[in-house]
Amino acid sequence: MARAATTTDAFNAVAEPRRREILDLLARGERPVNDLVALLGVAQPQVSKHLRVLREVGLVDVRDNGRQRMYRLNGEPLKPIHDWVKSYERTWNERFDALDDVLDELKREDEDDGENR
Amino acid sequence: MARAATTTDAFNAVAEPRRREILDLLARGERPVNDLVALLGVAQPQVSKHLRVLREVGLVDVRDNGRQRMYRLNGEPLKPIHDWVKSYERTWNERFDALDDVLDELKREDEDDGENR
DNA sequence: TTGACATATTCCCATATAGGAATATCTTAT
DNA sequence: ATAAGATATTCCTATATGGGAATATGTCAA
Repeated sequence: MARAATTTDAFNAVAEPRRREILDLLARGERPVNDLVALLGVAQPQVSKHLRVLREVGLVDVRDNGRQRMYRLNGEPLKPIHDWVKSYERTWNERFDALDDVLDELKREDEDDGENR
Repeated sequence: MARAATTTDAFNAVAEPRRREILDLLARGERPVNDLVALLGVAQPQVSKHLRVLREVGLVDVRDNGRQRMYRLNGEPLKPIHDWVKSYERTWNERFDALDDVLDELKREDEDDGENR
């Protein structure tokens, strides 16, 4: 088997930095394709292709406006990424260390409790 | 150009679900390869290959222990993912809507203030 | 030393890019 | 109708998979 398609899920779609940039721009508000082309400095066809991937995973919605197509962010498909990565926050954030210590302490007391019965 | 290598960064490494599973297992503590093989139900060579990718992006560390190699999680490379996706939390979390309303309200009052001077 | 155990690497293959270039499609203005 | 503008699609190519199978490497045990 080959690598999963970029359109498989948000994880794959967002692995491409250019697509993250596009989402970052759209986070500021709805925009037509040419705006993105100008802001990104990327050829128009590539932008359209990236937008297609983002559309297929539901990260952007489109609306027709005359000859322009207005793209709008839809962050919801990012939630699984957020949920997954969130549980790892403690591994790099020292702020959790203190909490971990407390929890370990409680756990130890609990075990002592049990052994004393 | 082709798609970026899976070893380019954590975004790409973690786009593969099996690698996320491996990290999830290692989050419970250090483990030798064969443990992961058994727990994942995946052929050993594939596990070793996934571990190599994870090692190359720094998501796991290895330690030799006799004929086993103990793998340990290192979550730090996930921080950029967390940081990036965190800013989108408000787009799906309604809990932020109330906050947004408050901020809009404050902003409006501020603007009114300015115009009254 | 030899064999068993644990892990890593290599080879093969079907598949999917991402970007560049060219072109097609759709809409509005004249 | 025709041209111009905005966007999407197609074709091409180099590259990188992920899994399966076979094999190599490294280490301990008898």
